[in-house]
Amino acid sequence: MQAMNLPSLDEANLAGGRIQRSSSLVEDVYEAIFAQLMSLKIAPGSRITVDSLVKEFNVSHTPIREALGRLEGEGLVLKTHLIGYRAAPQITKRRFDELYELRLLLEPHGAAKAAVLMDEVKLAQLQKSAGVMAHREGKDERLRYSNFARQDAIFHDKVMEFANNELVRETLAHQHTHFHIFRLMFHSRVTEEALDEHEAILAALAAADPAAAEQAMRRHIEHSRDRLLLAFD
Amino acid sequence: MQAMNLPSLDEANLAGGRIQRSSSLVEDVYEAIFAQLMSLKIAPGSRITVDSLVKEFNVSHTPIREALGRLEGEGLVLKTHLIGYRAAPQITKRRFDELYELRLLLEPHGAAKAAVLMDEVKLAQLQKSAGVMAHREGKDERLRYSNFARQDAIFHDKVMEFANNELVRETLAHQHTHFHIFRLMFHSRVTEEALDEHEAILAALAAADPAAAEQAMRRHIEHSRDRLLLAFD
DNA sequence: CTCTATAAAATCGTATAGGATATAGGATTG
DNA sequence: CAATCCTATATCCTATACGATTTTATAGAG
Repeated sequence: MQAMNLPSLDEANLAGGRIQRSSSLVEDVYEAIFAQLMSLKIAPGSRITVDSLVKEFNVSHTPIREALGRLEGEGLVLKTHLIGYRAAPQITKRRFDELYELRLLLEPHGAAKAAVLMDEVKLAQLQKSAGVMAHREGKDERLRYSNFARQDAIFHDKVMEFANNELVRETLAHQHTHFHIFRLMFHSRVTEEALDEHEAILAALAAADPAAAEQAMRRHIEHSRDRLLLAFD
Repeated sequence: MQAMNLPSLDEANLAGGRIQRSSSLVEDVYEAIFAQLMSLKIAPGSRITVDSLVKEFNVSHTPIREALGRLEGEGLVLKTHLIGYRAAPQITKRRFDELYELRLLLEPHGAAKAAVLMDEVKLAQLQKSAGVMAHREGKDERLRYSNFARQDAIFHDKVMEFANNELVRETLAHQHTHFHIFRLMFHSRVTEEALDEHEAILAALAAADPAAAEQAMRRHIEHSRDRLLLAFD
């Protein structure tokens, strides 16, 4: 007898060809808190009490404390003994400058490496990620910016993926979580410039020109910095 | 196996003349596990059961789970649902290469910046950290290497401190924990070369010569890489 | 208004129990 | 003999209750 209606193994346990265990409560709680941080539902610097999360998620203290510990390790929440947890504070001007210095040290170099290693398949992926063809128009300013921020993150991550240094990529991705929160706080206007700059990077990569790619990426990041610098007035 | 050595109140509350909250149990447990990872008492890849830590430290599950969560967030331990925690695996050749690529992107640049900002006071601190005057002689090879590794870490961290980018410094410090474990695993021989290279960096910094400092740091890191590369044979 | 003392609330940690799952080793079957 | 199944134990995961300590809020005195 065949054709039984059980969930196929492929769907249930396979993802990308690998088996994966069903997620634990700790993991779910972690994801939930993370999402609230990234969406500003929990504001930077605001307190996060275990008890309130207990009520909100309807789970016990144990998985929440463990998840908060993990977020602390990642620097997204801070803990003070006998006071409790709170979301990491808003980024400072100094930190902002440091972040861009780091990006300028890593990303242009990554773009150059990616240019050397470029091929048809990768280029197609990048083009898709660049969001060039994405709807630049949009009524809802907020939604529009949110879309742009996501596209931008994906594009930069893709470039670093093709630069073939997973450690550097992870480092930038980690910093990006903080950066993302900062950008949302100031819901800075989407400028068409950023998308144009992405296109310039893309063109250099398509031409497999390392120097041009490095230069385009550097200019893009510098411009990005200058655009966001207005937030500190 | 005995109960953990809790810090006395004086030690816990006073540090550098400042009052700080007495540390929580979670913090103490975190430190204890961290120390065991850094000293290889817990080997890379080996399992870490909560119950065994409960017995060893004589504390309940709660603070241990929270501390392990934090270590997971920092990437020092991994967790698999219903399997448990284990120490992060040994570094791979690929990861090793990536780490040195990252260092070469950040540290020479940092050395150049530090050279520009150098002054008498900082220079004195660096000289102390460089371990130049440190006993190069030593009977116990293992202890000798351990001393060198610590000196090396402090020196590099100091340079980055004076480079005035806390974010980059933290990034490198974070990676250093993994690197430290790797080095200890292969208890690679201390070479006098490394200390000579430190002196070269120091000389360039003393001369406040950015280009020379950058060059000296680059050569030092490249040589360090080549020396450790032997571990992958 | 400021300071202090008391009360309320929150955090931290302990202890414990029960359900779920993994792993190893033995029993069963072919 | 080999492969499969089954069972026992260890471990993980979560929930819950409780006490101790500290913070925070409140109210009263100077």
